[in-house]
Amino acid sequence: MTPPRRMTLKDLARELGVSTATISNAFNRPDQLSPTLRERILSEASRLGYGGPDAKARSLRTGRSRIVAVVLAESLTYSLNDAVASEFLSGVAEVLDAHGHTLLLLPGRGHDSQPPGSANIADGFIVYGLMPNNQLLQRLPFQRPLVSVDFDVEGCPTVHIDDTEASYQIASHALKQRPERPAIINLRLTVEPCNGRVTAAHTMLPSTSTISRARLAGFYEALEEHGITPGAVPLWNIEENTFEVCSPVLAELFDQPAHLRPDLLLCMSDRIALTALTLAEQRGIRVPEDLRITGFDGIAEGQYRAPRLTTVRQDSVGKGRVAAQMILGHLPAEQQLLKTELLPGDTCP
Amino acid sequence: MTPPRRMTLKDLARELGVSTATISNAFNRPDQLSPTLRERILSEASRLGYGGPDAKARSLRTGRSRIVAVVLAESLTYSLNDAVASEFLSGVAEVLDAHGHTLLLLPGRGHDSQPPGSANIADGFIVYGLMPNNQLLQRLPFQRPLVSVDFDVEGCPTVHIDDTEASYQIASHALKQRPERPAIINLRLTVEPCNGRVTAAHTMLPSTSTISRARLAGFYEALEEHGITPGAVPLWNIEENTFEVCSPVLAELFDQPAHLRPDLLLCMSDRIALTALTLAEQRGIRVPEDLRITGFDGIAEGQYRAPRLTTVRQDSVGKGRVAAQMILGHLPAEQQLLKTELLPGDTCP
DNA sequence: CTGTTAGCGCCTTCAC
DNA sequence: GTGAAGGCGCTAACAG
Repeated sequence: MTPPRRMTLKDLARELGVSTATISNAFNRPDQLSPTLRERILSEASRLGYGGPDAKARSLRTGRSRIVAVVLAESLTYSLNDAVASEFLSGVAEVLDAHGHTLLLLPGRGHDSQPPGSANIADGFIVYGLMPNNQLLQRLPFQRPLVSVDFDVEGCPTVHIDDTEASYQIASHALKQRPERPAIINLRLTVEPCNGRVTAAHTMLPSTSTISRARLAGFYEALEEHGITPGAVPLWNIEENTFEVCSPVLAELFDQPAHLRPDLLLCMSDRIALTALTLAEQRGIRVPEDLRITGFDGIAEGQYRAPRLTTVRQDSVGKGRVAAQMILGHLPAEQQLLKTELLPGDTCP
Repeated sequence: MTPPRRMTLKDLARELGVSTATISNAFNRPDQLSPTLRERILSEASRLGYGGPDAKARSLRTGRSRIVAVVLAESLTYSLNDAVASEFLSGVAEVLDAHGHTLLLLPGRGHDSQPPGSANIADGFIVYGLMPNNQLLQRLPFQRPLVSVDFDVEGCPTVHIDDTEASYQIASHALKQRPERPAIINLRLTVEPCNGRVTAAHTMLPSTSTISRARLAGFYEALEEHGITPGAVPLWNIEENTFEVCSPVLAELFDQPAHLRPDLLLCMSDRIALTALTLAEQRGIRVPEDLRITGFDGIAEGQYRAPRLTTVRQDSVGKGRVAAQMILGHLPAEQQLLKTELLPGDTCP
């Protein structure tokens, strides 16, 4: 009863009466041996159940694994259910796949936790939406290619959009028709977790810790241009970009006395905007007549529905593609700024 | 100019004047050395920039990588944008993550292509929605744990739902109110790719190649029970579960003369049903008054909108959890059948 | 508790 | 074109 050990390259060499180097060449360097011999080796290999060189040993020997890791800001559970993150991943996957690389997913959740040991098997890292002060960042292997997305890491290539400019665009569009009571719904704006109205008791995170600050700056710029004092616009905040978390916050907002209820919602994500839209529909609030709503991201769900969401599109798939190409060295490792596009829909004509 | 080689365990051992085994123990077996020594080693390690044992070498030595691969039926690009697949993945990720494992994503697209070499680094494989006749299946490393999801592989543990039963449930619900002109929208039902009406010229795939056969069987059973001849119900088919592909097919269906237009659509996915709903809304067709629609899956997008989709929920996240637990050996490696749940919504009361 | 040693499976010079 | 040998970085026996 020999334990059914996996066949190795050496076993196969002995079996065929050739040297191990020849087998290795048959798999890795076709030009180093006769086509006939190569053919024989390959067919015998598959007949005997040898599935090719072991990835663990090969990567130890060569130093490369053909695996690229994507570190996600949140838990994998959250990220995989978020349309923006999913699109980003699909862009990454598309490029990696086309070049015979595979994708390892790492959660960025535990701020103090270190990445799992298996992480350092990757040839390179794409870090998505993690803020630079995150502990995790320090723990990633030194001296291996790293591309950051949506935020800057000193000395690292980055791909991102101009959040302030994009927010300015959408807000400018929305403000063409002057609102009575605009409101802004932020995403993770405050130091203290806050699902609801932002008050004087809250401290805002610095712009190195949240993308919302840059977006807010764009909104404020547009408000001022339209003669509205930003400080007078109520801020609301949401901690997690999911229907479940958004829903009660927006319900609270909608359930204010009618004379306080906003007639324009500038939302920092399409998810927030879509949740607002659903809740408004349920309450019989007419969109856009009684309430205008804008989003941010341009996810499919907002565009393939009626009424269509007015928003500003960022090319998440494109971001993923660019990041992957940078990691693979197909694109220069520099700052890449992707453009955004205003999508005028039905919710804020 | 010494090239800045990554520091190894051996280097660190020399640096600290202890043996390599001690360093290894400091990282892997705290009980094998004094806490003080361990503390010193760990702090010196991080000071000198040693990030812990190299995953490639470790996995070669131990034979385990703590990486689990998920093989997806479609391209990663598609799968990551599909709500059902994403939810499944998030279930898998949740469990793996909780046990210090990481997730490697493999595309199942190329039917004749082999998995990338880096695939065999995984400790186990979860194969999602790939049909058993797929070539790829043969190429996966032998003798490593494999769990299949949504289809059966001889001799492999599986997690799935009862598609026929679930379809029977939803169709029975829909048929309580007798339709004049029901229609069924399938997903990858035919041998010949078909986006449109299924005709006599088409051959249906066998039930070993598509889940649609099992679902169709459930629909037919319910139809017969309600005195409707299944053969008289028009079949339509869609090749890819995306808005872009569904949309023109449903447009064709809606644009038939009014007296031919269906008043009940039994759809094989929520994506199809939601696309139908959007298109109906755009055409001013009232749902459910003029047209009733049912889906399949129970994705969030269909439940967090108005009108709410009538559908049957399968617990995709749960599937992922169970599959991951089976791979990790926390659940017996057997056939697992998950239950489904009728979700009566507004689109087919 | 600590050190020595022998590979894990492969790739790659180098000599033939 | 082919074969022999060293070592990638680590861990698990075992010996002290």
